[in-house]
Amino acid sequence: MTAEPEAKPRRIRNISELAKLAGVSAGTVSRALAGKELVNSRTRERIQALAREHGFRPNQMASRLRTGQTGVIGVVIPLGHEKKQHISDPFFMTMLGHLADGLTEVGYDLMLSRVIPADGEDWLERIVDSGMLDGVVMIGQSDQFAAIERTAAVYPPLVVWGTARPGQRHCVVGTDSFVGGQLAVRHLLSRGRRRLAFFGDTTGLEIEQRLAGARAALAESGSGATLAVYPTHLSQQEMPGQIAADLDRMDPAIDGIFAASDVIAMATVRLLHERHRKVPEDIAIVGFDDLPLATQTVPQLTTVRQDIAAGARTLVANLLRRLAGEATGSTIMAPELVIRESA
Amino acid sequence: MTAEPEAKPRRIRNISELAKLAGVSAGTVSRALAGKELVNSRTRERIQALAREHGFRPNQMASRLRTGQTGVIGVVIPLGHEKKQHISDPFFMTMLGHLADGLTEVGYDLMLSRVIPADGEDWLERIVDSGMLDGVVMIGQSDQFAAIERTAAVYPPLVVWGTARPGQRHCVVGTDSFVGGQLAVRHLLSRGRRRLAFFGDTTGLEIEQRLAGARAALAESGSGATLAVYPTHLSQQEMPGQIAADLDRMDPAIDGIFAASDVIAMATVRLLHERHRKVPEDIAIVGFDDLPLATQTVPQLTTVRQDIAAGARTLVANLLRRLAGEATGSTIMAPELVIRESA
DNA sequence: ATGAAAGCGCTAACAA
DNA sequence: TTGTTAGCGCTTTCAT
Repeated sequence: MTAEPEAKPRRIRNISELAKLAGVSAGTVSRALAGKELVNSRTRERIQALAREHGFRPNQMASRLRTGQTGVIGVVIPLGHEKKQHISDPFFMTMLGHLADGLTEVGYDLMLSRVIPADGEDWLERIVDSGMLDGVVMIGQSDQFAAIERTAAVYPPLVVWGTARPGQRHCVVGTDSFVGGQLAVRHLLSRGRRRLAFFGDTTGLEIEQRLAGARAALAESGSGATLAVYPTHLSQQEMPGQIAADLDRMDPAIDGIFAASDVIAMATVRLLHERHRKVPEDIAIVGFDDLPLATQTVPQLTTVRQDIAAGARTLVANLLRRLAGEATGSTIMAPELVIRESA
Repeated sequence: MTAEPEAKPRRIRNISELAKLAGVSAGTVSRALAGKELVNSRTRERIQALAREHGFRPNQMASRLRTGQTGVIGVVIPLGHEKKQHISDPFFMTMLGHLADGLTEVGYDLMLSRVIPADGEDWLERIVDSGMLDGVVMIGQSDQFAAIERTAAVYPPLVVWGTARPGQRHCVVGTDSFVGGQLAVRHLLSRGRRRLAFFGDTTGLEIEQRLAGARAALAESGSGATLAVYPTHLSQQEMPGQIAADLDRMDPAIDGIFAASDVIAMATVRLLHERHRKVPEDIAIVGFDDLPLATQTVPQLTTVRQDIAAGARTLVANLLRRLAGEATGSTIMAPELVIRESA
């Protein structure tokens, strides 16, 4: 083995080695590489050229320790009540994608934490003062409301996707789940459906409120319609089997389903198809979220839209303001019924 | 406003403050908090209790700078030839989920980089020697083969999901795309289809090889079947419109489609349904990937399966070995045809 | 079993 | 415009 063709003098390990090579002090190199104006433009370019030539880049860890700014935002997905729920849940991922877009645009890196809070009481505290993060955005509250409140009280740069409770302190952005639930059920009723079912696990706050809205719509209608509730696992493995079982044992008179998410709705549509029950003719289905996949199913999903992109933008905007020391309130967005083919 | 009920003495900012409080030296606190044996078990517990009581946790940034270990793995998704492709592409996300599972299990954090290589020539170098990462896994090669090779030559802890080229140096794990393409087309032919179309953008290596396999299967069959090629955008926004256009202008005699991904296949199935063309009766469709959603469509997708979970496990395993200084070869997994309903 | 001291690589006040 | 110096908060010899 011979040496590499482009055998460079030898690897530069840090700023002072480069400084020695350039015949200046470490401070000057630091300033030059940071593109500061205080350094002679000739020297600056010479140093930058030297750095490029040697493939040298300053160690971020050191720089960040020194400046106290990490440039990293933690994105945490709490899997509190659903251990099996995979991080690849389409909703999480859609949100994560938008957050990545927004955060990288303003120069932050993302650190991903997939957390199972059962691991310990202080999971959020541990993340928050690891010293590695400038701020944190949580996707979902799961059943960790108390833990979030506790941390938010002492850690301002924390924003959460989810639902607001009266008197809460942490900055949340989300969709009005209660209204969303109302929208869904009102639509089902307007389609003449009277024997309804709700598919969703109400352990989490959001879905609990979707159900509450559904019930309210039912009550206000005075139609005498009924609503049977079936908790549905969020895990991609368990879900289809469980829905199948629910479908098989449930009252055959059921003619409308409000699914707590598009993922549930989609699986339900397919399972119904397998059972030769037509959607929406035999059973109408309304989903929730309006994920991209809602338009890709056959039939396309009628669903309650959450504007995930706007939500991500608001989360990022709020986080930035909090990073800058401002206060921010919560934002609850209005859901919107999108009528397609399934109901 | 009065003080908090549990007004703690006052916040401990670092190890030496805690040391002072405990009446020991910083070194001892460091050892105690790290759970080292060298420190008297009584002192250790006392210090740990004190830390807990004050909610103190050592600064990771400092610790990592000092030890030279960052404990974070960069996961990068290069969006080379498809600027509009969103990070929320289901394949990426499924892979990312599995990587997150595997990496967090062995104690690493994930740092997410969504990269558009056009941003600069040295994008990978910049990531790799930011000093923030112990290693890097790339999901996909995009059109960045050269950049990857260049970096891999000097940075061992790099593993890549993708495809192998003869003589390549970087550690890749992936599925044999060529064989996958063969499988798909052979199946279509065995179903009596003779006028085939390929939907996929061949700018990336993997899809190019899927097409090559498809062509090889065609040639070996001697059936006189034909294959029309339609490049398909990977972006979630562009894709449906483009497929629709392709569907409308393509030879009506086409009776079989090999879609380069399940996402493409799924969109195609729906668009065909809209056009009252039955799948598989009128047109058979074979997808690629076997994403979870492949089983959720109507009809369920016949597809070429890549074992994404196994791939993620192998990526992680290889990365760990490389982190430990070992060498690793590449792994090309055999694809498997999964016959469901669409073909 | 513990303390003292020397840095990890960088940045920023302060001087010159 | 540049150099010097003092840390950021932690870990880890080395000495005791």
